[in-house]
Amino acid sequence: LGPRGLFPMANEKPIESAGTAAGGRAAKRPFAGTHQASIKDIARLANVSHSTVSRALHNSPLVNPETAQRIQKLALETGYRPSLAARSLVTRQSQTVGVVVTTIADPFVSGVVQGIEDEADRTGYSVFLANSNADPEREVRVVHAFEERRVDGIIVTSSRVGALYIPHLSRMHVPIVLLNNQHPGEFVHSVMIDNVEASEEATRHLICLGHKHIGYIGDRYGHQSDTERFTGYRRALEKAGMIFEPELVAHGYGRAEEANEAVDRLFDQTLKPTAVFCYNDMTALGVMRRLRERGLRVPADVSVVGFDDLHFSEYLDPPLTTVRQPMPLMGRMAMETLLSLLDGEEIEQSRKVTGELMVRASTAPPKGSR
Amino acid sequence: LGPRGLFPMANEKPIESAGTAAGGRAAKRPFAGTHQASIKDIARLANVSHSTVSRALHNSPLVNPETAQRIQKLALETGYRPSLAARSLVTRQSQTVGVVVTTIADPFVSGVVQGIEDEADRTGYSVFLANSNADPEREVRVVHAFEERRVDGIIVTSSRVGALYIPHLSRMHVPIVLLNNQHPGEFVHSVMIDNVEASEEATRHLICLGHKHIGYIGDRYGHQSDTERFTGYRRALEKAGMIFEPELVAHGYGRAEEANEAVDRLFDQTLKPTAVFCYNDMTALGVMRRLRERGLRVPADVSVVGFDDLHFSEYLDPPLTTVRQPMPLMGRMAMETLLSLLDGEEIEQSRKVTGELMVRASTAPPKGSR
DNA sequence: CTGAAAGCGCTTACAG
DNA sequence: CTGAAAGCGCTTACAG
Repeated sequence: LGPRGLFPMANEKPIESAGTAAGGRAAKRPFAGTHQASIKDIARLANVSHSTVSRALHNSPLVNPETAQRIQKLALETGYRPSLAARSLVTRQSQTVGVVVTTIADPFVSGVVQGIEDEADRTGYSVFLANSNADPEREVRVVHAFEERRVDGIIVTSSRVGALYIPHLSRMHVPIVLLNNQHPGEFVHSVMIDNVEASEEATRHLICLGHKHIGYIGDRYGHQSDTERFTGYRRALEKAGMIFEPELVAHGYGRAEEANEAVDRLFDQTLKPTAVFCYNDMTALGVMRRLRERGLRVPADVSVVGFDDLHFSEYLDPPLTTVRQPMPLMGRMAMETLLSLLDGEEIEQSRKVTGELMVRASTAPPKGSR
Repeated sequence: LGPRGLFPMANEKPIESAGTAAGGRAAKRPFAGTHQASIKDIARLANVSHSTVSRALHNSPLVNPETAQRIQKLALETGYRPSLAARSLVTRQSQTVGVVVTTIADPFVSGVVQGIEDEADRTGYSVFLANSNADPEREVRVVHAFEERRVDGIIVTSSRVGALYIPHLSRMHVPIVLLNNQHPGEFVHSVMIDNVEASEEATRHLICLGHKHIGYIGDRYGHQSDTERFTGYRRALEKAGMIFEPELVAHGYGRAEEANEAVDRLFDQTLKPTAVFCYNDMTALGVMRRLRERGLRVPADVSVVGFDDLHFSEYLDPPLTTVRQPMPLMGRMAMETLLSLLDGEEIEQSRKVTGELMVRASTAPPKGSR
């Protein structure tokens, strides 16, 4: 192990910049000069010790009300802002959480982060956000960065590369909450939507409309939400006494661009579905476009159901029938769970929210059903 | 001023929680016990001073290679992670930036944040994210929180409530970069798209198709991007020698739900547009739906152009002609600008990117034009 | 009610 | 090459 390679991913850059780049930077940094007032400056101005200033600023009863008032006035005038970094060094709490996401540009993810943010704002926490881009190396790097920032807790959404860094996480010193995690069972605390139940309902909706051949277009294999949604789909068929036809299952990988192949496979064969249940709305979006390109009308020829209810889904032509996920609620719940863990409270390991089927115009009875 | 109300917004909660809630919390915090190894622990194990450990971990030439190696091995084994909070106390740099957004659930915003994130990851910075929800009070609160976290710089995207807290910002001790700011001229550094140019091009596209009556559906009045896009629209008309018809202008407030009224106004009057240029894609989405509801076909009866090129726009029926904003690029540029400022480099105050007109099927020549 | 002291985890001149 | 010392900005027993 050379002297260079010791802290492989997370550290190399920070350490380097602290040593060289940042060292040089400090010298000519125009903003470094602007002195931020400290507790000492106020102490000097108020002619008291900095201990007293600290107490006064916390409204401690241990300080003479008049002195306190004088100090607080000074603090206001000088634009004093306490350094939370310094405080957290002694309190050992940073009032900070880390959120790692695959990509913030995913509308599901940003809806969730919105909820986390709201709850954090309400409770006085700040949130670090980091994209992993589903890159395991980068995911490890951001988790390390969070450790070094001494976050009080971590929320990981839609982790798909869990296997690699799960050992890291479990060795960590802070509580972790997984949201919509794709690798089940490894962790104690998670927030998820009840995929099975919601998918069963969505599929049942198609069955009730009279569809006999219902396709499923899923995500990559082996991810929990795909597996669960698929399970719900099969369960609905089973309960309705319909047989499961494996050739009606295809995989679109969760993105609009990747739906073409799935649609082609499903509709090039003899046994064609009259309805498809899609893993998510982005897939449904791609599916609907491909169906149009193939000259099939939705819902006249094919009914389409999505999952998520993204902001644009009700504006599509036709408006998309889909399962609404309460993203902000899920984010808030994840944050609440984290806060409970920080408070040492007992809390259920796995919290589930229920989706809501939004029936819109992309689903209808199959042709010739009346 | 009572002892309670001194630090009105930003501070009340943090201070309170440090005093009471958090104090109680620390006691029963299950995770507080797990000791994170410090430089001292390693020093003890390695039988050297903590100064030496610090040097070894930075690959300082001032330490015996063998000692250094021993120390680094120990650091690895103990899972040591340096505390950046402690380091930043002395280096006076936190390697941290704050990003304030109106709402992360806006796809334009999340695209930008994606770019900021990428650049931050590349350069060893961590990013604090905070939503303002376009609430001035909350915006001030998050800026204060950033100050207390001693961020090295701040990026503010799409600020709409600038007026209120701009005095705060300008008194701050860190550089600020505005992205797509809605209140021009107050600040030194900003990254924006060239709205005028892009809108002119979009409008020219409609003119070239033969449209004589082109509507504009804008955002709220007084916001810079609306003003600029409107300017581009007018400029295109002017250059083409067409007269500007004020009754063809309406406001949709930038969201899909709010487009109905605008569409109704434009199409209930005698002079109806045969094409509309919309402030953004969300507006266009709502406009297209409303047109469908009114029995008008796009583009046969009305051509529609958007702005942004959100991820769903090319999947719409018809695919939307729109101006692509390079969101991640803009985010990266904002971050680069910030880093340059931190390095004390000279940098142009206002950087503009150019949009790209994506011509798709939502635009066509007007009816009866041939 | 107040201040001096110790300490949180680091970095970095200064003196050997 | 190494360690002791000072200090970053705070908090908090401890002693008055």
